[in-house]
Amino acid sequence: MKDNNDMPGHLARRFQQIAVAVFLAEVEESGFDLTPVQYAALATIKSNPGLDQVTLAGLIAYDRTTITGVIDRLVQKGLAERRASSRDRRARELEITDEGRRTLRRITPAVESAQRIMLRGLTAKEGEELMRLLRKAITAGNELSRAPLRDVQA
Amino acid sequence: MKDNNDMPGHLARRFQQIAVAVFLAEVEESGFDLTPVQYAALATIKSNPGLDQVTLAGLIAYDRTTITGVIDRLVQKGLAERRASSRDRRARELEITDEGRRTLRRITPAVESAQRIMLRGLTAKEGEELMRLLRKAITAGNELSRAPLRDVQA
DNA sequence: TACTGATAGTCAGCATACTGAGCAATATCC
DNA sequence: GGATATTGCTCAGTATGCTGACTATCAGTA
Repeated sequence: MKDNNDMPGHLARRFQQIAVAVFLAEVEESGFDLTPVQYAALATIKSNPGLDQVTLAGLIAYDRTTITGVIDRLVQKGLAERRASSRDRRARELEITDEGRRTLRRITPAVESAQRIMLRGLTAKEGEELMRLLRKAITAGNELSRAPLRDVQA
Repeated sequence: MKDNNDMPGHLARRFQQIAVAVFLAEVEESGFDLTPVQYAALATIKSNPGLDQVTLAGLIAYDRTTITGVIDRLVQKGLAERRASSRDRRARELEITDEGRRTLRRITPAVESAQRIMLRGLTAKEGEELMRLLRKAITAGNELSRAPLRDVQA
């Protein structure tokens, strides 16, 4: 019987569990109420104004059915807007609001602090190595989840 | 603006996403219907017969409110039993059923295969190093989530 | 023994994530 | 041009995970 600590799946779940807790704690301490997923979506909308939901999903590897609810909540908080696209009437164009921009700017220190805290047991070199290995494993496994990462197609 | 790929939090979420997808695919292919969480709970019940839910939660770092539903589903599938404890009438003693034991035995190859697949982009040495670094980061961050890992107290 | 605090479990509510189905609109092919 | 396939989005249903609150019980103490 293998120990949990020899199972990459268990370690993945545990590390992610801690990462989310740290993120939420840091963000809340800085006076905001934004989940990791909402943050990633908002930052990506800001960098790619007017993108549609499927493209957004591909850029951050979410399932498209998950995106719907995430955008709902960003819109409800006044951080993003969802408009019908003029080119394709099926699609919705996403835009960040001024309030969203302000929130992103003011929340950044907390987000960066969270990334440091979740690696606090590792040396700088080990942290880099962990990220390198995760990137490598993720690249190899990209197509195995329903929501693979997708580049923007020009 | 940092790239997602430089954020350990994003990498953690993505790796975990792939890990779960691989686990479910392997298990389903072998003819079973068990989630990673249910598997971990069942395996831990088998190794610690008669343990209560809080102890189980501590051993695999779940929140105690999550455990309730997980056990519900294991019981409903006939893989585990929940009995009132004789020593403490608040507590429930958990036992694995014969059917649960059979399932665990027959599902093990799929589980092990899944662990290999989620590391398939890495060399054996890199896989070991990834697990070492994850264990180290997790140990340092253990107390930061609501559901820290807890040893059995004698 | 009565009071106080801690503990085991559950529940309601919310936010990811996924499967599978469906609708509307666009693309493609004959 | 019209049938067919594909695509963008949404929805219903299920399963983690969490917060916070509540009940029942237990443990320690005045």
